[in-house]
Amino acid sequence: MGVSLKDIAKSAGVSEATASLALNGRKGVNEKTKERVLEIAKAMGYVGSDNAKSLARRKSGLIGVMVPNISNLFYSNLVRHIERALRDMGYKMILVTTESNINYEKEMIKRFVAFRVEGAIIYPSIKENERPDYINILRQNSIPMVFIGSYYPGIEAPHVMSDLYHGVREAVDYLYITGCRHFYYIGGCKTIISNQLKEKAIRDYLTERGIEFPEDHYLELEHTRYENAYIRMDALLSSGKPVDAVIAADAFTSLAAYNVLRKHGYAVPEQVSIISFDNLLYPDICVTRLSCIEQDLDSIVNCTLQNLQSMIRDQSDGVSHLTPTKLILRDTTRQYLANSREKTQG
Amino acid sequence: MGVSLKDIAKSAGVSEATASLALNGRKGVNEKTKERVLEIAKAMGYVGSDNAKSLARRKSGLIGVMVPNISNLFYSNLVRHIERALRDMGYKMILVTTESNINYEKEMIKRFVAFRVEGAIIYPSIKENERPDYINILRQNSIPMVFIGSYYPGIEAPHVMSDLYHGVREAVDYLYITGCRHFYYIGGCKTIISNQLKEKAIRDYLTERGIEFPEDHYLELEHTRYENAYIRMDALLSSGKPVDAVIAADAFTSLAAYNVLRKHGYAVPEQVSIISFDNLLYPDICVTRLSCIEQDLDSIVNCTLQNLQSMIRDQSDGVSHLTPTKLILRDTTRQYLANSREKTQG
DNA sequence: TTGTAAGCGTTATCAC
DNA sequence: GTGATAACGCTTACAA
Repeated sequence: MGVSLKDIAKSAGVSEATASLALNGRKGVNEKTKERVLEIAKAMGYVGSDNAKSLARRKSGLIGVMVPNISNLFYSNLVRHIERALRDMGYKMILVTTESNINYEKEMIKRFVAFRVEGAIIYPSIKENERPDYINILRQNSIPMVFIGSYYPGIEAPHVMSDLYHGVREAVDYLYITGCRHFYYIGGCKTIISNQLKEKAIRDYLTERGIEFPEDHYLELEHTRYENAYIRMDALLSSGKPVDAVIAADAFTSLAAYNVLRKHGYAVPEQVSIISFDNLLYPDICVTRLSCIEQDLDSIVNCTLQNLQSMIRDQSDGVSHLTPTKLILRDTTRQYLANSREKTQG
Repeated sequence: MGVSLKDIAKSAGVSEATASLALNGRKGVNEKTKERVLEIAKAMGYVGSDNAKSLARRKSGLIGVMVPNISNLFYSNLVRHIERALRDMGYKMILVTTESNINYEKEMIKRFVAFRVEGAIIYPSIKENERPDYINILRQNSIPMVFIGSYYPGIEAPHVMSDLYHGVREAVDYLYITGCRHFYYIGGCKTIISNQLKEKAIRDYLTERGIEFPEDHYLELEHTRYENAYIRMDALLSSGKPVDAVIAADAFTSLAAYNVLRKHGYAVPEQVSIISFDNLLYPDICVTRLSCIEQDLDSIVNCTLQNLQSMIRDQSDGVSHLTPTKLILRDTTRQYLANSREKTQG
C-alpha cells in the first residue's frame, strides 16, 4: 500500500498528531521537528490520503461536474472554464459524462453522493425525463446543485443559462428585417427546455409579424449530428417548400444546412440565411464564416460558481440567472441596410 | 451532512454490521431484515460513502487518467474509449488535464496518489521535461502506471502507443513513390518522444534514398494550433523553397497547410501532397478529404488496460507495445500507379 | 441471523 | 511542543 502518516511519524520519531501538524504547516511545532518530518515525507514520497482527510475533516473539497459528453467542443470548453474557476476557488473537479443516457445520469448522480461532493453542476441532456426525481437524492444528502445550460422542470434548484429566448428573438428579428419570411429551426429534441425556449422565441416573434411557424418547421433531430442534419435538410429541400432562413443548433448542424443548400443550388446568404449557435469552429477552417448566436461562457460559469459557493457556505437557495447572448453577423447572413427596415421593435 | 450507515441501522433497528451486509447483498441476512433495510435506505436516499468504503476495503476502485486537454478531439475520443473500457472492468475513472503545464502535471500526479487510485494512465505532453522523476511518487506509493500515446524516457513504466516510426515510414514511402522529393513535417516540439520517432522515420527513409532531410524541414510548433501552423507554412512558401510533400501532426495543422498552399497557388495534390495524422474530422465537413495516418485507438486502449490490470492484479511489470497504424489515402495525396514505382522496400 | 469491536488514515481536542 | 485519544463512515472477523 501507499505511504501513510504512521510511516512518517514512526520514521521521524514523533506521534502521528505532530507529524500531521507539521505536514499541514500548522504552528505550534518545533522548527527542527517540522523540518525533519517534511524531509522524511518528501523522501518517502508521502502524499496524504484524501479519503482519510475527507472523513476526518467532514468535507471533501470536491465539486461534481456532469456534462453529456466531452467530444463536443461546446462542452469541453465549458468544462475547461469551470475547472479553471474551481481551481481558483480551491476545489477539485470530478468530471463525469452521461452520453445523454438516463441510466448513466442516475449512476453519476449517485457517484456524486458517494464521493460526498460539496456541490454539483449539472448540464441536463436527457430527453425523455418526465420524472427526474432521482436528482433529489442530492437534496436528501444535502448536496447543493445548480443546473447549467438548461434545467429539468420540477427540480428545486437554480439554473444558469443563456437567455435563449431573447437571443433567438434577436436573431429572428435580424433575419426578418433583412427580408427572410420562411423560417426553419434544426436542432435537438423539443422535450428539452432550452429547445422549447428557442422554438417559442421564433414562434412568438413570427406570430407578432403575422407569419406562421408550423410544427414541421422545427426539424427535430434525435441526435444533433452532422449526418442527421444533412439528411433532414436534404429531405426538406427536395420537398420544394420555400426556405429563406435557417437557425441551427450548433456549428456542425449549420455546416450541414450550408452544404445541403449549396448542393441544391441555393446561394447563401443571398437566397437563404443561416444563423448558428455558438462561436466555436475557427472561422478560417470553415469555408464560410458562420453567423452565430454566441453564448457568454465566462459569465455563465462565474454565475454558476458564485451560486454554488453561496449555497455551500450560507446554505442559501441560490438564484437562477439568464445571461445575454450576442448576435455575431458574418458570411451566412445578409447585410442590414438601414433603409430596408420597416419596423424595428416586435 | 449526508445520510450515513448509522442512520439506516438506527432507523431499521439493526446494527451497522447487519445493515452493511444487507446493503451489500451479502448472504447470511434474514430476508425480512434485508428488505426492511433496503427499503429504508432507498427512502432516505442513502448512498454509501466511497471515502469510507475505500478506507475500509483498502482499495478505491479508481483509475486516474491524465491527458493534456479535452478540447482536442483526439484526446476526448481517447478518453471516451478509456472510460467505456474502465466501466466494463468495474473501475471508476478520475479524469484530469494538464494543459501541457508541468506544474499542473505534478499536481495531478499527486492528486492520483491522494485519491489512492489503483492505477494511472498518463498521456505525456511536457516539452521541457529532463527530470520527470516526480512521477516516481506513484511507484513509491506502489501505484502501477502506464504511458499512453508517448512516454518520458527514464521512467520505469510500460508505454502503449502507435508504431509511429513505421507508420510515418509507410507514409513517406507512399509519397516518395508517387514522386515527392521535397518533404516537410509540421508539428509539435522535438523534445517529445513521439515527434522524435516521426522525424527519425522521415530522415531514415529519405537518407536511404539519398535525399536530405535538413533540420529546418521540421517545422516545429510551440503549440500545434491552426494559426501557428498557418504562419509557419506561409513563411516557408514565401521563402520560395521547393515543397512537394507535407506531413502534418493533426487535422488542423493539415488544414492550415492546405489553405496556405492554395493561397500560394499550389495545387493539392497535383503539386503538393499532404498527409495528416488521425482520422477525426468528418470528411464531409472539410473542403478536401485529408489523407491520413490513422491510429488504432481501440487496440491502444485495450492493450493499455490489459497491461494495467495485470500490473494491479499480479504485480507484474507490464510490457510496452506498439500498435500498427493505417495509411488512409484520400484527396490530398496523388494516386499510385503501379508502373510509376521504382522500388518498393526501403 | 445478528451484534461487537477492531481497523482503515486522517484531523482535532485535550491533557501533559 | 508534543502525544494520547476520539471521531469520521464503513467493512469484516469473530462472538453470541
